[in-house]
Amino acid sequence: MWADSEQHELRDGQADRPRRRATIHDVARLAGVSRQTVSRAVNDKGEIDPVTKERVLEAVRLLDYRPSRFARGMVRKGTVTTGLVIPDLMNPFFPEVAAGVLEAAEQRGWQVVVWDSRTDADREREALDVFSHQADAVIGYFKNDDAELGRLLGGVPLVLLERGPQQTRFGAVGIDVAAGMEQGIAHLVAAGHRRIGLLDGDGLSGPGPRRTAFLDEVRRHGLPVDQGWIVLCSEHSVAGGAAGMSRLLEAHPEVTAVVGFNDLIAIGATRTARRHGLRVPEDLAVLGFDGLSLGELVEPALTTLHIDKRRLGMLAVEQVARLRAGEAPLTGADAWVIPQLVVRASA
Amino acid sequence: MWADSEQHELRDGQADRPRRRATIHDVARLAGVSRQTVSRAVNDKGEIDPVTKERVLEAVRLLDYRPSRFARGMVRKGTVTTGLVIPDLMNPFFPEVAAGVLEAAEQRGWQVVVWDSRTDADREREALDVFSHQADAVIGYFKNDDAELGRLLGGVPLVLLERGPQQTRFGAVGIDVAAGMEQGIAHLVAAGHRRIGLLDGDGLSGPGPRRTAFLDEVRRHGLPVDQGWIVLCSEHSVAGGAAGMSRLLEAHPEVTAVVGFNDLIAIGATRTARRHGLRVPEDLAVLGFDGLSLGELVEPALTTLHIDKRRLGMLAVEQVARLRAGEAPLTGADAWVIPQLVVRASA
DNA sequence: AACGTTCACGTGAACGTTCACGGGGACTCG
DNA sequence: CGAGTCCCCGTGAACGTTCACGTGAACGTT
Repeated sequence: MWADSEQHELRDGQADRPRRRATIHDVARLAGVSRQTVSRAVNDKGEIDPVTKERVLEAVRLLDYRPSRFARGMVRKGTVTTGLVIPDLMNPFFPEVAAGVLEAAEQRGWQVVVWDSRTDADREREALDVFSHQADAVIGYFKNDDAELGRLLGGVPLVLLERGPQQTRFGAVGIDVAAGMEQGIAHLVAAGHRRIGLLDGDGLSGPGPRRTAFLDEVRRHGLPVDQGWIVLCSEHSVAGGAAGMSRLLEAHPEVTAVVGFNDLIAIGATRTARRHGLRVPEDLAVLGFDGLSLGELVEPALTTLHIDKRRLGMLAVEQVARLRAGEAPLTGADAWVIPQLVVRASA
Repeated sequence: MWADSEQHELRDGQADRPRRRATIHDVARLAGVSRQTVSRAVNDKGEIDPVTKERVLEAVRLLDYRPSRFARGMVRKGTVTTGLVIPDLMNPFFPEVAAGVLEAAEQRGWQVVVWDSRTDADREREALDVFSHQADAVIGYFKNDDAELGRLLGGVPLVLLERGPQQTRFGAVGIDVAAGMEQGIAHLVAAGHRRIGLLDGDGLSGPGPRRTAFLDEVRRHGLPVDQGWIVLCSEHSVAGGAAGMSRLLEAHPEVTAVVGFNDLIAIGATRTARRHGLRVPEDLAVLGFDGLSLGELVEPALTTLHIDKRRLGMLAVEQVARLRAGEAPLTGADAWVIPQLVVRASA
């Protein structure tokens, strides 16, 4: 009967390494059954004789058969894959956002492909180019403008992280920076500070919400404003913050408090200040903006505006879900995370 | 001619939200061309009149058409997807490993689907179950034993992180813990320590390489050994280390140095020790095992055995590549990362 | 003996692309 | 005017699964 053919296939299978992956058909031939029966065996469906099943499974093992996820995806829908673009995996902020995305995605049975853009616009574009073909939706941080984004991934739903919902034609999930800054500046003012500096991020795409919110609040409290008190940190890292603080200290030693673009920058600032002989917070108060758990480990523990990063990620997934369902995306407070002031020791 | 049909399709397309995603065929009909021409337009191939192309693209926009990645994957091979299973995204160690994996994968044009197992065996199994269908290979940390792993993902290449290459029948990439521990203990001994404790991880799957290496080295130096000096930290975190240190201090205040399972645990230990009034390193030396950049931020800066986490991840991808090519996986030193002692302030 | 049921399995079709061809029209050149 | 060339476009096939059926055998029921 099919014994011949099996023998042949057997030899064939182990002779040279298979240049083409075995298909369900190969297995069927080797086991002497039909495709459907093979399918039943590998998918643990019913309607199959245990003996036959074992024989099929043996053939599967022999040929190292694995069903093609493409062919499978073609016929039974449902596998959703979303791309996640992160600017810097070394900054603890982003893994936590990612954790939120992963958790929410898993609950829906979605998969998440992660891409580290390292804050490089070209690498962003690469990611988008790939995802436009391979993903059902994209979540991420982007420096490229809307037009470019739209052009690159034409049609694929996109949810932007940390951009005001108004600023973009895609879905967005953001941080209510203004609300955060309000708490932060109020705290500093209450402590008697009047000359407050800002260690801002790279001002590549204009002032950015942190700076505007900072200026708003400072003005609202009737404090003096000096453009020299705002220094840009090209790197959003401890080193970047340290460098920024050096420049600030040199040019404007009169500031008595600084708020950092993020916790890493604030920590870098603290270290530089101390190295310059300043006591924190007595001589210089430092306020972070992130709420990294790392902040409670440093000396002095960092006072900061804590952001629920996990929630941020989960909200983004929810936005994607709405986009995909054709519903209107969340807006306003529903799509925002509000920072909470956490008072520790540095301010 | 096709004007009718276009009108119809037009109305049809925007009337109610499409319950079934538009296919290349729909676009072809609407644009009045063949599938192939649509394909040419979407994929920027040549052999198409610019005018026709624009018309097709317009139809694409109208119907919100996006090519099915499954159908595409069927016909043109090459998209490789590997799964990455990480136990804890909140521990800075793992994002860095992930960064290495991502970088190496990107160079090969592979995609990486990330899964956070949160050190839960059940969640590991879920991941494996999904990946066995959806991935071409898997990299990750696993508590499940080989038999279970093999059963779950039957046939999919697997590369284990941080298991000795001998301990498993899959590919593996590891850390030369013995070499690291040798440097670490030597350093402590040179500083005059004789009663050294170990804040080990959870001893779920037996002693683990760190403990064995620790005991080996301690014995080799002829130091006294007390089982009470080894305490288990169920959580591999700062909190876990703090708790472990509390127990150690209470029962065995005679130890003058401890080495932590990882940096987080070591940092937790340091904090507890200081809270108990001990000076670090004068009264108690603390040695970490990881080399997190966070270690230089804490007070006192953590002396640690630095692991090249990024390289670890990249090696894992290389292993996958070999497995897929049918080559023999790397073994021995080629598949190991050797820790480097970084002396800072805590020991 | 006729009929329904269950079990184990096979057959054609469909999923949505791209690839390898093939063909017709316009234009050029001898 | 015929032949050659280029440009643009369409047709059948193939990719590897699963789904919805259909079929025949064995077994029981009336």
